Amino acid sequence: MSKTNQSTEKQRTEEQGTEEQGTKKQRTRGPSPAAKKKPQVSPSPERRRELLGIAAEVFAEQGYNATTVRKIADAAGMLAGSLYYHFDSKESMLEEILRTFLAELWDGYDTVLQAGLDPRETLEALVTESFREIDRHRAAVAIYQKESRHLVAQERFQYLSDSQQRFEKAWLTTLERGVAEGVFRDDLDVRLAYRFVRDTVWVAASWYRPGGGHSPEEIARQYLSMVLDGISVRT
Amino acid sequence: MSKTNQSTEKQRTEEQGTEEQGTKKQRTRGPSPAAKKKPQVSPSPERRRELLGIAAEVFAEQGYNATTVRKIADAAGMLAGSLYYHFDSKESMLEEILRTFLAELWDGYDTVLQAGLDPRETLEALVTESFREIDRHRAAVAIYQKESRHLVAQERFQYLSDSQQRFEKAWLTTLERGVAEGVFRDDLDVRLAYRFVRDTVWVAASWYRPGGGHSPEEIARQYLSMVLDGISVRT
Amino acid sequence: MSKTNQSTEKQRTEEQGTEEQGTKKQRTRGPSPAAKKKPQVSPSPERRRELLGIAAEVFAEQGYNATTVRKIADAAGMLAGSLYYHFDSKESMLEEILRTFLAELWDGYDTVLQAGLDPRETLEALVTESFREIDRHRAAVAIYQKESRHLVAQERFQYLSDSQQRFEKAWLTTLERGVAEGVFRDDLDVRLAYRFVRDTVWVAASWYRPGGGHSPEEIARQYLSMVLDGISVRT
Amino acid sequence: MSKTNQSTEKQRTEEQGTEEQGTKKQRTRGPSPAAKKKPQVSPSPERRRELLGIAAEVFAEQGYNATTVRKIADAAGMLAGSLYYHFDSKESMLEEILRTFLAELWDGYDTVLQAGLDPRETLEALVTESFREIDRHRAAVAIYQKESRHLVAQERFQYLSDSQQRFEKAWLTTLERGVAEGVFRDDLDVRLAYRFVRDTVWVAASWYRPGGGHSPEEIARQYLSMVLDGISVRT
DNA sequence: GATGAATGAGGCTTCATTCAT
DNA sequence: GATGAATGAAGCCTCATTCAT
Repeated sequence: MSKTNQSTEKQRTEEQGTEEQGTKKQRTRGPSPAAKKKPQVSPSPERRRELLGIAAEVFAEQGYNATTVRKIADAAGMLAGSLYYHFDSKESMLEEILRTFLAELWDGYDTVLQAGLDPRETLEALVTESFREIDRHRAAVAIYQKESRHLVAQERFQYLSDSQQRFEKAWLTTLERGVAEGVFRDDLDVRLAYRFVRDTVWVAASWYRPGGGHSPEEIARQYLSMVLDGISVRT
Repeated sequence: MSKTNQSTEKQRTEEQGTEEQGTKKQRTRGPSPAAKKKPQVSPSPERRRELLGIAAEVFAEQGYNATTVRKIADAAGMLAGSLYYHFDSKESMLEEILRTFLAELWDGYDTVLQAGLDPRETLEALVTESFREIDRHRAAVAIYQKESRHLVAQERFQYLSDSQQRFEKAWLTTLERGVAEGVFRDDLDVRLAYRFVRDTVWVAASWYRPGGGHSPEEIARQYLSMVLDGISVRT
Repeated sequence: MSKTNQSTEKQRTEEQGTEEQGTKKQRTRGPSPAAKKKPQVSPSPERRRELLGIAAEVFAEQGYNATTVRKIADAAGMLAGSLYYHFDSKESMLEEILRTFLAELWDGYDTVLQAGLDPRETLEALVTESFREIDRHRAAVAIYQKESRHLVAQERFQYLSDSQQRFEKAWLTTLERGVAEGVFRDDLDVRLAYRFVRDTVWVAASWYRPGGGHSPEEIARQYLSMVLDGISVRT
Repeated sequence: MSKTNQSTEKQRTEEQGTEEQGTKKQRTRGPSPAAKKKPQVSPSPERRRELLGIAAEVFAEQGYNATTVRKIADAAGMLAGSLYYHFDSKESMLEEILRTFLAELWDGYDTVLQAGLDPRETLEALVTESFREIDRHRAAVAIYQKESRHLVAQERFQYLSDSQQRFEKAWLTTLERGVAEGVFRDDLDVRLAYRFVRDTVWVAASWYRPGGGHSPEEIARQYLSMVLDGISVRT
């Protein structure tokens, strides 16, 4: 009995943690400091990226809401539950897809914006860069177009509004500079022109298919030609 | 058209409120061919139209999938089940909203197309008419933009593809005629130009709010100016 | 048409909510001010009570975690999903069961505590009242015993700790008064005695079956006899 | 033993983190009679005991159902799957924890019961022994208290009812002998007195923390004093 | 015309368990 | 002895829809 005594003596001090709880879910609350259970970043980043690519395709094709995790899993050749080894939730997949996309997008934009170009060059470079991003991240762009409006209200997708604001500022500044320097027409409603250019470019993601005859640069050139000079014959 | 105009006039102001977003599936069921027991058109057509207006706002705001029948019923001040006195299903509401919208849209377009205008006038008239439709049927347009891609696959929404084809034909013809007649640039990729104009106009439904400073005609004028002459200063 | 107009006029003010969101769940957060979707108090309170009674039995029998909503629904003769017409969640059933129980418990206790009894009478009355509550709310008491420790950490169950504190204070005060007035032994560790009495009484819920030979008052009398005078023969 | 000792020394600091609580089902499966492929007793019995100690703490803290295999593995610094090298199943861990505990408990009890003590001495010795077991096997006792009711229904946990019966018999016999010999009051409902003593003692496991001011012997002395002589002043 | 209550199917998520490496 | 990845079953919950009143 003394023997037993000793061995149990030990466990006594094994800290078990404190009186936390939660009779149920708790996710959807942003990255709570501790108490994580799921990977989030741990498992093989390659598989993760691969799965996100698949998920992005399905989201883009069917819309986020209409996409069931089962459809994603099917597309990935696994069972629905297995996705949860890699991701916290369907929503966190969406989040990561969009965040990754925006990060890369801003890489490109920042390079352009810091290049010291004049307004017209800047506009051309931004449009071209946008079509390149559509080419590279078609699915993410399509998702962004369809879902961002709904998502911005969630804390978790805060970065969407942040990005939108930076985006707007970059474009407005460019357009205003162009007007001031006399390269863009001064009878334009700049905000309207901003929306015009912005939407016109990004909506292209809804019909663009990579490898479909036009390179992104070609499309950009044609769009720029229309946006800058119009479709009517110069008289 | 004036009559139509009045009745839609009303819905314009029905505030819908939130920008919510659910996360639910889509029960894409076969078109359940025959054997209906519920009205379909019987009860008061006014109430019907009223309810469809409400539904359209909610669909537009939240997306079709994310809109629960309950939300529509809430907005209409009734219980979810009660809607089924008026409509066969959630989907049939959607169907009727879009069908009604497209019918009115084509009323306008056909008038324009049969007016014997030259290509540039036709383009101007179509764009103006489009902005008027956005003004009148903002919700339906937004729904159309978001959902039509998914819906075309269903027999029940056959008329969507029909409309799309007529639409494309009308525009392409107009653009081609314009090129042939030397009023539009002949270095255009006509299909690309078609998409450019189409997207440029309809995407406006995503930000346009009736009564927001610009009349549809004003917006049309500005857009036409950009589309036809570009945003850069003529040199 | 004016009629139609009016009727829509009304709905306009039926608040549709604000910029809420949530691509998914959000419950489990205590009664968020607005944005409720589910009844919570609306539907027939009788059915509600009935279902809660059934749920309480199952929770008590199997433990909260081991109880599936399907089991509750089975016991109630309905389908699992149907429970959600009446309740927000499984957890909210638990919450309501315990809250209702504690409310009634404190009704009884407060009556006793405000009756101006001396310490011994108070102790006797509290114990008797406790056995009456066990008789009346056996299931709730059993649930309370098993689950409260886990639950206290959740905001939603805040009232459990509140109750525990009041409970402890009432008992400690009574015991201390008794010691001070010379009716309880002064060689007692009062906190230990408190736990002794408290647990001893409430654990009885684990074996007590109403209508099983002993009335709550009889059991109370016997327990009091043991607690007050011990089981050994007075010498 | 010194080796075992060291190795457990380590885990002591492996923080377990939160005290979370899930809401998951119990897969009460038939006892899966034969056809085992996994060890059962093969690998290092020390590691086994170590892991069982950790598991017991988690079970005790969170409840068996609410404890996921992952939580145990986390506490042990390994992955969930790895536990299956050591144990057949989560349930078999539980089973072994309880079986081990009961074996040791009966070691102690049998020593007392065979010591030829008189009823009062027997009662005192049993109570004291019980508090010692609580001290030594706090986690197992807590698990036993919470889970045994559900488990007795399973063949695999047959030994629980066996133990309960022996336990009841030992106590009833002791009490009856005491009454017969005039050391215990003869106006007691013996079964009620049995439950009283039993509950009174074991419930202490719910609040007792080793090393918390009172030694098990002290607590036993106080409890015995209350149980035997009551808390009221002898008049 | 509407309500209240329910159904049933399906969705997201969890988790014990397995197994190749 | 352990890891990483997956499986499959089950759990909670939602929602379009039905129907008696």
